[in-house]
Amino acid sequence: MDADDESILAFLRAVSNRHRLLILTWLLAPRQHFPPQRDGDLVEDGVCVGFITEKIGMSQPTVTGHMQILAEAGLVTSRRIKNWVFYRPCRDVIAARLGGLEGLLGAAAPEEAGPDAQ
Amino acid sequence: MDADDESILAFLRAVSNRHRLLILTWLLAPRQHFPPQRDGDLVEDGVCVGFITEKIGMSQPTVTGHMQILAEAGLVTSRRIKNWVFYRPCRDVIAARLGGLEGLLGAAAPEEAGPDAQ
DNA sequence: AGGCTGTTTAGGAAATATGCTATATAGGTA
DNA sequence: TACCTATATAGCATATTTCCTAAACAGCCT
Repeated sequence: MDADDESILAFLRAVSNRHRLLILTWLLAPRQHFPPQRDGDLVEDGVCVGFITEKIGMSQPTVTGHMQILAEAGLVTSRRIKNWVFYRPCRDVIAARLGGLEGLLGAAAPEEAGPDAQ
Repeated sequence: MDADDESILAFLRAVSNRHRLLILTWLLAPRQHFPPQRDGDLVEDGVCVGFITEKIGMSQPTVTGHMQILAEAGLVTSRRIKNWVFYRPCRDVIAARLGGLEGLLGAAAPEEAGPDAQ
């Protein structure tokens, strides 16, 4: 379990919650799930907390909490514009974590398996 | 969130625990992590609970509990030989869940994104 | 300043997860 | 049968997660 594995675990903990996984899929295809925004582009800037809150039907503080967990795992970043906060997915980090997970669990033959698997 | 997504969530919950993720990586490359067994082949039959218990340093009932969670997610199967129970990874299921997760989070362009993302 | 909107922080209740010890069960052996 | 080994189940204590309401903070507008 090295630092790499730690970030994979943080990723897994972040997306192992139904609501957070759902939100993350929404953020990855924002135009399919949210109407246009006035002061921030859905793709360029991300989706504002209010939209996510309304769509998922939970209280706003709860949504903020979920977004912070996603952010701490590095899967999203936030940007404030006026008094909205927009959350945007970090596609490169997500891809890296998926790749890391595949490296751990990838269907290698039982004989070989990853280099130095501890 | 269809049935497919449910199984992905079960997968994520199962592997989002440090010990279960570690055990699963061990089972995927058993010859690298365990000595030969008398009454069951490490690859063909799986690894017995006792070996896992000793290597991970937790109580045997705790390990049994973790193995049941992995089994309920479909990631391992168990087989009894004499009075040992051997756990073997289900490589096809693991690969399917990884593929499903990539389908949800795959780095598709923000415009397109998966077919019928809900 | 004062008020309004949008978001975060604080605090706490309820549910779930984690790991233990003690005990039960399964199966082999003397 | 009695006993021994290996695993599973029961029951419980603690820790973590999840979600809420209330209150604080940030930024715009009149």
